[in-house]
Amino acid sequence: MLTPRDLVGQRSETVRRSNLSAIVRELHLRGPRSRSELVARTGLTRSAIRGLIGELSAAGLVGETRNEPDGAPGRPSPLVHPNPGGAMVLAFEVKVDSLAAALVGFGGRVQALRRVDRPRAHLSLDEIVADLVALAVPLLRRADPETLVAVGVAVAGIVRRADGLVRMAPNLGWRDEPLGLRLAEALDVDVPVLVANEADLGGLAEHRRGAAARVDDVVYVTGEVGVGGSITVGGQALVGSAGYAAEIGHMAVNPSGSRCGCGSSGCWETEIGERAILLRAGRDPHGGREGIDELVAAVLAGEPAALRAIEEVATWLGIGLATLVNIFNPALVVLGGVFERIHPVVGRTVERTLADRSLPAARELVRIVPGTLGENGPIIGAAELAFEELLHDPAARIRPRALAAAGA
Amino acid sequence: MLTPRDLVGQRSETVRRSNLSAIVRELHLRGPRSRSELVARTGLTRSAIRGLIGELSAAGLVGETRNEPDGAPGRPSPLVHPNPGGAMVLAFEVKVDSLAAALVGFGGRVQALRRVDRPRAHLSLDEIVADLVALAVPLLRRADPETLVAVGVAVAGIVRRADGLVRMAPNLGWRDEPLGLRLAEALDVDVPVLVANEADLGGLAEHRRGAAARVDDVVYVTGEVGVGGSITVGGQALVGSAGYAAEIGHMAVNPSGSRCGCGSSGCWETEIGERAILLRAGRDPHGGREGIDELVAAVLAGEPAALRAIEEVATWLGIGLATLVNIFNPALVVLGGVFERIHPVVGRTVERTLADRSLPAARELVRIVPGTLGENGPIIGAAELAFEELLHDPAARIRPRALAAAGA
DNA sequence: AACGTTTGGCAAAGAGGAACACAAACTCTG
DNA sequence: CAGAGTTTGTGTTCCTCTTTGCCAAACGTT
Repeated sequence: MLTPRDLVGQRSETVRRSNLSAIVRELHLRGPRSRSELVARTGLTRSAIRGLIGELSAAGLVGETRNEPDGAPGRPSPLVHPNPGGAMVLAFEVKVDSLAAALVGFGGRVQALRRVDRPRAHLSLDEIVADLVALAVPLLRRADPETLVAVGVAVAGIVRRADGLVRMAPNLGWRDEPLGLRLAEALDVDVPVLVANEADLGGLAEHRRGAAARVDDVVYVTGEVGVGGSITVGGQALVGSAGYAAEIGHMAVNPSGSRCGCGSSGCWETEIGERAILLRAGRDPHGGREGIDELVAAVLAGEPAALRAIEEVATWLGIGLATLVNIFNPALVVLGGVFERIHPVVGRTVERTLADRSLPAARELVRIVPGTLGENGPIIGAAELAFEELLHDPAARIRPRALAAAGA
Repeated sequence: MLTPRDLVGQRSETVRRSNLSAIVRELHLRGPRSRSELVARTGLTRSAIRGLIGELSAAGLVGETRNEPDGAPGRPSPLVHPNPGGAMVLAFEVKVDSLAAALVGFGGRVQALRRVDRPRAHLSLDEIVADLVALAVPLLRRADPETLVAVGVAVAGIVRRADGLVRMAPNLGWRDEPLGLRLAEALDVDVPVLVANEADLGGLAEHRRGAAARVDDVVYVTGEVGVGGSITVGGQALVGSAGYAAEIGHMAVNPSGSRCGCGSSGCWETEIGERAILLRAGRDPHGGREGIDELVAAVLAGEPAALRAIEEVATWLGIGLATLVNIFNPALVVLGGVFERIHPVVGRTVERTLADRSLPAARELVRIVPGTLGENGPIIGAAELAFEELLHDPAARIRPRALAAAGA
């Protein structure tokens, strides 16, 4: 069946939508821009930009301020800036040991963020949803319901994007739980609720607001207990035919490696996951974040066993990255989660291993950097996912409002 | 710097181009279509389609024929069919042991194909170019020079797409040879000469005309001596930041494996390349295509050593495919080259290994099939690469011609 | 033969950006 | 400090392309 998205024809209405989308996206992702910069960026004329900005301004999405003269000749172009109150999203994060909610305004400003620890016990979907709603209520009071664009949710599990069904989340003890639908009911809001995997969203966040901003070909590797990632190809996240792509933690890197939870063996995850790292160093595999921090400290202190262990981890990290670099030829590799934290002590070995094991052409321009968003990456990514609803078709959001205003 | 391609604004001219492109692409890839099917496919109105078809028809790109009544009520919609003589491309293939040239018409019809064997010796760029031109001359006599759209070239090596520089082609003994530029000079034609890697083009060909037609997420694995591939993500070939992506032959699958020509060790290529296959079976590693055919025959005859060897190969093939399936979640895996030929004897084991080693969600809907284009895959892909020049912006090709006609 | 259905043909309308002329706001120069 | 040069906002008109609406043509059904 053909859905409207499959229709390849362009109409004049499509043109307007696409141009509004380009401007809104530019402002959201890169911050305030002068009108003339928007002209240069889009290739449209000043007149056209003027009309589009006028529409966005009338809808309250953007404001214009006088731009200070910058020393160049000519009339200064006013600065168009995103209005955080003009559109907002609600973002959630469901982790094994904490829940969080955030209110984020257009332009990416985090208006408020609340995080609560929770026991590492398995809780039912209904209990989690109730906790999330309780977290969100005070945030929602700060926002005009009219401006709410969508709700984004990051969850540590495999998710069917279409309806927010969590197909499998071993650490939460969930299987086929309809998180998206339940949360939509419980919040009682009239906007889409979009659920996605936390690793995917961490990568999206780094691409939008972090270490990979403005880079279009990125491999993002993250992990705590499991190892996951997100791959940006030409500026778009790799999703695959059914949305389950980028499961890089289960690349087969070591045929003689140990058993993996996924049923295979020698997966990357079994070599570089948090437990593997701690085990190699002879530490408690359930040491978690503190265990890793202690290990890094031990490495920096020069403790031999820790050094040996971290070298092994770095080598396996480099081997896996070599595969990914050969496959994707990215411009940037971003290390998140546990790898962000161990980056200072593995960076050099990872780069050397990569140089030894990847093709010269593929690795020529690649850089390896730690993420910059830390713990809040996934929830920021959830907010960005929700903002896609606005960025993809701003007209759909602002036209109805304009009509309502005209009718009143 | 901003090039015109980076300009994100849409104009009415863009709309026309995009709509013409959609129709031309549909006809080229899927063959004749009735006007009403094009209406349904594009979402445009009958009037708009009429105007667009009219323009294409005036340019000689398409023709219309009366459509036979199909039993449904209503006036029959005429069939719009691509006119092979309306636009043509020249395609070349440079292999270690043969050269080929083909003339292909709009719609994908191969008008003529000539292939000549050549010694496995290293020849200079100039010699190869001269041979290619000699092959092409009789073909070019059959085509109106006005209708030539572009020239495509498939070559077994790493290629910089921008200018057709062959950066490295070990089997040809080439390094940084400007194949694209030289061929353009020697042919003395006024159209772009586009050079690409033969594995990339083999994948493109299967995606356009072969086993992967109309599938948008595909992993294509091919190889003779080396192992390469091409990955289609959302209908687009994966190219990476500098164009060197999809070097899947150099995935690290066995860190304790043997040395690879790339400098690393335990690459997929060292486990499943043609030489590895023959070596495992205790045969001459330089046995080439005949060696493989004999091995397959031995397997079918039940010869134990051959059976053992092929099982090992199938297992390693499955291990690498599991990694690719976990990363890309494709709808289809296509085996080309040597893997196309051994598919009958490895298929079952590959599928079992894949089932054991990939994530259930990622492999859920994937099928593994042999390619259908055989030896001619790469040259067909080269033709399709050249046709992109037409498909991307038909207006640029037909408007000048229309203007010239009006001026005369 | 009459009717419903689907489609092509054509003219008029509508939407949206481009082009152009002019005014405004800045820098630079003498 | 005045005037020239430059860049940009404003407003009007024009152009391109698609849509809308009406009619006729070509098919099947009753």
